[in-house]
Amino acid sequence: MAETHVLEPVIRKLRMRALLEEDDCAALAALPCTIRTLQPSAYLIREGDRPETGAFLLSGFAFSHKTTGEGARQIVALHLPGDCLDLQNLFLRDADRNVQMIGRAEAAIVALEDMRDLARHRPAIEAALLAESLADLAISREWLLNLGRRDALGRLAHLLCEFALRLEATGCAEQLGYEFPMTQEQVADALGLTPAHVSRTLKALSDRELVRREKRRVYVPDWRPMRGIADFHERYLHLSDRVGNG
Amino acid sequence: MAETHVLEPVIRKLRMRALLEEDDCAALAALPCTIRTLQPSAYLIREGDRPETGAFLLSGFAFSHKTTGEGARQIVALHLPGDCLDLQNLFLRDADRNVQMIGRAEAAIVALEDMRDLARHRPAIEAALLAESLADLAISREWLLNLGRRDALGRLAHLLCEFALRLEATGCAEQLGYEFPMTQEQVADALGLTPAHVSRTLKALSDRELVRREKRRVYVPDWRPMRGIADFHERYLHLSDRVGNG
DNA sequence: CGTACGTTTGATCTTTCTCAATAATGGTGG
DNA sequence: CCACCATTATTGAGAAAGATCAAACGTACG
Repeated sequence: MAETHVLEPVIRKLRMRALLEEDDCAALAALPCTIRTLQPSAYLIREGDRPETGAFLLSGFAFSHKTTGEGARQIVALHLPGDCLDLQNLFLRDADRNVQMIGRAEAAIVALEDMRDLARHRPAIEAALLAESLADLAISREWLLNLGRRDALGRLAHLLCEFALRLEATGCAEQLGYEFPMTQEQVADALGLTPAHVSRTLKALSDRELVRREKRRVYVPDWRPMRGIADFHERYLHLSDRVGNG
Repeated sequence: MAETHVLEPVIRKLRMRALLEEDDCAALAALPCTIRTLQPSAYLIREGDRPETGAFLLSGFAFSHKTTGEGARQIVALHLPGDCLDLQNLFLRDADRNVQMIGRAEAAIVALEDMRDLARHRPAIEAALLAESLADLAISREWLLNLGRRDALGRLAHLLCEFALRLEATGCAEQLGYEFPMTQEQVADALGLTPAHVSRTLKALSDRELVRREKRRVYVPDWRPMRGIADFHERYLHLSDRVGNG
């Protein structure tokens, strides 16, 4: 460990999920990878691809999305620094979703074959990857609840709560407010709403003084009423309930 | 292998996901487990539990659901024979969803500690579990698209297509129609609709002669128009695109 | 300093919900 | 085998959340 490595945010995240020994971390750090800077809106993966490489997000934000035959878009996941962007294609050949950057971002590109070798020879790392994908699954279940059973105000408030907490967990969070990188159109696509309605709903939140907006930045003076409206309970994020493994 | 084992449907499913050697399968088959018969509506896992055991569904159907603070329910996953019902709690302590039976069902109950040991010592099995959870994630992404961006008719048609295909993949499917085990209330909770609207939407499908209904059974004379309405593309089910591992 | 992109706002329309009443179904005990 | 009861499904009328379409307004960046 000692000095920081480019994959440090990734290793830290995986260590939250499973007990990794020093040599596991060293093996991760030794993974051949190339750093790639991605422009805003750049695609990393497209639906139908059969990628031979995977990626870890080092800085910036990204999202996964799918589209219907009529062209409607649904954002199905948000990715923060430290996230794995490619676990899917480790063991399933065909990509079934697009992965696209939000702002400018950096990613570490690794060969899937190397990742598979690593997983095969280091059960603790494979366990961490499994735990990570189980945590992603838990988030997507909560999103299903959000889309299926909450109204626009609740959905938006929930997204804001989740983003803030995940940001905090990565150590990127600030005091009162935080940079919220998504456009309203992207928010709409994440929440199953139209941009027009997101604008109105955001206005409803600021009218109630639950958020203050300045430029692209969002301030939440008090999270309690926000969590109330969002019906937000952080258990599903599994931020500190690692289990087993040693 | 040779003679059939109680876990045979599970082993067959995992073999679709990763290359398991004979001794991997033998190790799976040797897993101490007890068979439990579950009554209709019985809960296997409740939100907030910290289970020490997991389960494989041997026969019958189940679903996972979550509820909002106001009591609205959202079904976030369907489970068919051969599915793992517990992967989540292998590495994440707290259950964040309920798992409930649909009709009468049988499950094999295993100690999570045994599963973790098995995973630790058999990378191929751990890989299969990882692949299985990635496939579950792919399904839940498609459900997000369904809830967020398709109308009631499309959602219902999509559910019918998915259920039929997954049933077929387990080898439980029949010729023309199949036993659709969910009540309309459960369908409503899976699709983010109300039971009343599910009834109307189902009527719309039968009026167009896309489905024929007899008792609880559903017949689909021709899947093509159904898939059209559903905007159904099976890639996300990853029924035959295993990769890597050997 | 202009142009593309993102946001706000209004008027109107649709889908789906809500509430409620009725009908069918299925399972159970007599 | 039948009668009963609980569960599930159907249908209607009215209400509401959010969509759609369109225009105007900001803002950021080349």
